[in-house]
Amino acid sequence: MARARARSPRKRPQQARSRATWDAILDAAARVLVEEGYDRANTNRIAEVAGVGIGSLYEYFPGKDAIFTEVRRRLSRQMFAVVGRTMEEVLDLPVREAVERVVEVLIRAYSVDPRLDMALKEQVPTTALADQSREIERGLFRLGMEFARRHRKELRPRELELAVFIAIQASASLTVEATRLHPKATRDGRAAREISDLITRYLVG
Amino acid sequence: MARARARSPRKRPQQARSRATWDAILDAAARVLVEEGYDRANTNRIAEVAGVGIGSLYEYFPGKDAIFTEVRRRLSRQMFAVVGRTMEEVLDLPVREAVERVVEVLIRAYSVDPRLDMALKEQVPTTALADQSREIERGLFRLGMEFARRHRKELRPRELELAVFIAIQASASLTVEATRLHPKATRDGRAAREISDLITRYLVG
Amino acid sequence: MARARARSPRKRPQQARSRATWDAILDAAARVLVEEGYDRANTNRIAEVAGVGIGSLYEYFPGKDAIFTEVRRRLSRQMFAVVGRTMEEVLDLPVREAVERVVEVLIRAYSVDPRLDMALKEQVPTTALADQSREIERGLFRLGMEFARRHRKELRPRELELAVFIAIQASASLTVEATRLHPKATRDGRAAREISDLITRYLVG
Amino acid sequence: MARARARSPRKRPQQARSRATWDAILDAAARVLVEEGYDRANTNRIAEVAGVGIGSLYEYFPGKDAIFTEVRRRLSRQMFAVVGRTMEEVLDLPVREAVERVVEVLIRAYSVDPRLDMALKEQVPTTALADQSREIERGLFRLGMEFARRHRKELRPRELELAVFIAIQASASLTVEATRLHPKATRDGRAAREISDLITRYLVG
DNA sequence: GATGAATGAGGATTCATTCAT
DNA sequence: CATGAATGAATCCTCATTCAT
Repeated sequence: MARARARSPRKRPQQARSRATWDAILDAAARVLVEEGYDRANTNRIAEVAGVGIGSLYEYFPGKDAIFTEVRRRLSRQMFAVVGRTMEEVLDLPVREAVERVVEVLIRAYSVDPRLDMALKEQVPTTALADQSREIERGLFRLGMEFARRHRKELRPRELELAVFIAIQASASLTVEATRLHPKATRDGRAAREISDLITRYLVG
Repeated sequence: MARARARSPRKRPQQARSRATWDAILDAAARVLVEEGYDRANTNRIAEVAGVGIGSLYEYFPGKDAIFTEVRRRLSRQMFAVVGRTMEEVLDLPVREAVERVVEVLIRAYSVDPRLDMALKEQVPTTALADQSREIERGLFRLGMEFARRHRKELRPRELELAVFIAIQASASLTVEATRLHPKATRDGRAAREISDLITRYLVG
Repeated sequence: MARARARSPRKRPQQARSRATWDAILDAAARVLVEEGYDRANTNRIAEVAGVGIGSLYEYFPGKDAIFTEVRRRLSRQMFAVVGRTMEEVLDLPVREAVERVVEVLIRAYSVDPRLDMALKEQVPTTALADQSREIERGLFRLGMEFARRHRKELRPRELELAVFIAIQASASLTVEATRLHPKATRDGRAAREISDLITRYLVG
Repeated sequence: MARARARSPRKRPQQARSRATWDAILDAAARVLVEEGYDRANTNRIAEVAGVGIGSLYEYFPGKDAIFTEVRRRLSRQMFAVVGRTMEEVLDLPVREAVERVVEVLIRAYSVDPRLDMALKEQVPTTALADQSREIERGLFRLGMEFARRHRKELRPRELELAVFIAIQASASLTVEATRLHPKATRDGRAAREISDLITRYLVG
């Protein structure tokens, strides 16, 4: 088994045709992972599903890890794109309202591709992922701290850093688990309401 | 790579001699996983570290998955042993006090072997784990519901089931992440205090 | 895989109890071979089916080959016991009558355990059988030659040795194949009649 | 030991390069079987003798059984190619002449590779061979029946089917055994003469 | 660039056999 | 004598990766 190979792509595609191949490979990797599992997600199978020669796959990616690192990065980016914008718009809203909008958008972000997200978390060893996995949480944390600084006076907890950590972690984790285990409550907004409640009561007392 | 083999042990040991072999294998698997990673945790290496012939390993386990399933089960059992007792003692305490004691004990439970727990979560595909991973959460949820029923009048949220789900998930997830990312705040009790606060404010309003 | 081990039993049992164990092992080997195939007929399985510890199996037989060699020997002996007697009774009968009785008895001999015979021929490598496989044919040939010498004048073929070889081989092979492929014609005597005809017409012209 | 794998090749080669690999594997399997025995004929050894990577072997064949099934098929095809043509040329010849020519050609067919044929019969479990072994006999039987129908009036036996079965089985079996046990009589034509005699006398009375 | 045949290190697994109890 | 836990050599097989075309 290959070990400690590079985890970044060999070259990012510039032209349209390459771009299509590149995407086909990532799409195939995601599909195989979700539908057949990480075990069966070998490079030959990925190339086959992508409709691309195995040689071409290695033209674009130095190895298996790099592919899944990129799959993770792409999904995280999509998810964060949804969230990041809202987080910024929300920086000056009152706490309750801000929390509500953030929780809503977290749920929406998570629903970009929950099965892929879950498969990446559950099946792909984090060691193969070049530290992509915590990226969103880190981004959220930074924005959360900014929010906390601006609203310091309205906030009950004294230790902002710990409080933000707790608020972010709880929101993120509850979003994921609610989507998976309480899909109905998630769809009809009850989950969002409860989560917002949890966070707001904690933050403002 | 092993594929779709059985995930339960071939035979559980009865006599002292086999018991020692059995334990040596599980200990070795845990150690190799934590210290060298799941990739390197092949059956040959595990047997070697266990000081046991590879044949003996297969005497007891049909394959790699079965070993890690058992490692997970053993750790979960140890963790739940710590928590379960407290949960029962706490069923009739006032909410604030109960939550405090539960969060404390969760942190203690989690510290049975955080590195192993993390390695199991991050590196071992859940597909290889025969559904052991969520066992604790399920157990906690059951006890949480019992608590909720007994304290219904003191509790603010209307939908008990959803509320318990949120309280349990938030506690469990925050415990894990606090231990990992804020070890100091975890050791000196600040993390426990904040988490308890989060949950209590949510539950009692 | 063990190679070139002894093919004769370690010791033949004298007392009743050992005798029972010995037989149980051979019976089990035969059963497993017929029902599950040579591949699955490993020593552990044989011991298990025999209801005997694997250690005991090795008390009686030096290895796997020795077991199947003995199974073959036992069956051949049983088959030959049926045939040999008749062959001797027949030495002075007229050719046609002698051939008829021999063919009949060959069919009867073969029906001692056709499935085991077939399994031994088809699945057990002759290399594992210490030359037991051709024993019957050789015994038959010797008796056939004796018959030929006594009836030399009635026989058409000049080269007795070749003729006897042909008569024996044809009878033996046709017996086996008829039993397998034409069971009905074998049971109602048509097969026997045709085979006898073939041989007699060849021998006496 | 391989168990119950597929017995048909993964993919048959199209291009010249693959064709060479494919053939090299089958040739090597045949050689190793004859020279070293089925036991030693493991996939690694076959690949080594073929001068091919073990991976390439598995590119074309799912396992050992499939290889030997193909070896058997190839040899049977070669043998039948020799026989089939003659059988058809002979359909309208007089019985005696036809039988003579068929027996001759059977002996010739069998001499394509007697050692390989024997090794396949004696050492390779038929269970590993996907029913190739009886193919020739079946083909011969069909042609024999056609012959019998055209010559019905000249034939003595009433039950054509049984008679053809006997004639074919006896010829085939005697051919094989004569080649092995009486090589001299086989080479100088005595064996052929005696076998033809046996069959002719039976068929025409 | 694209391809896919070829590779072989690495890892899983079996099973004949031993030997301490 | 009987037992069965333990052993490890032998074998099977996959899959990440290369490279000639």
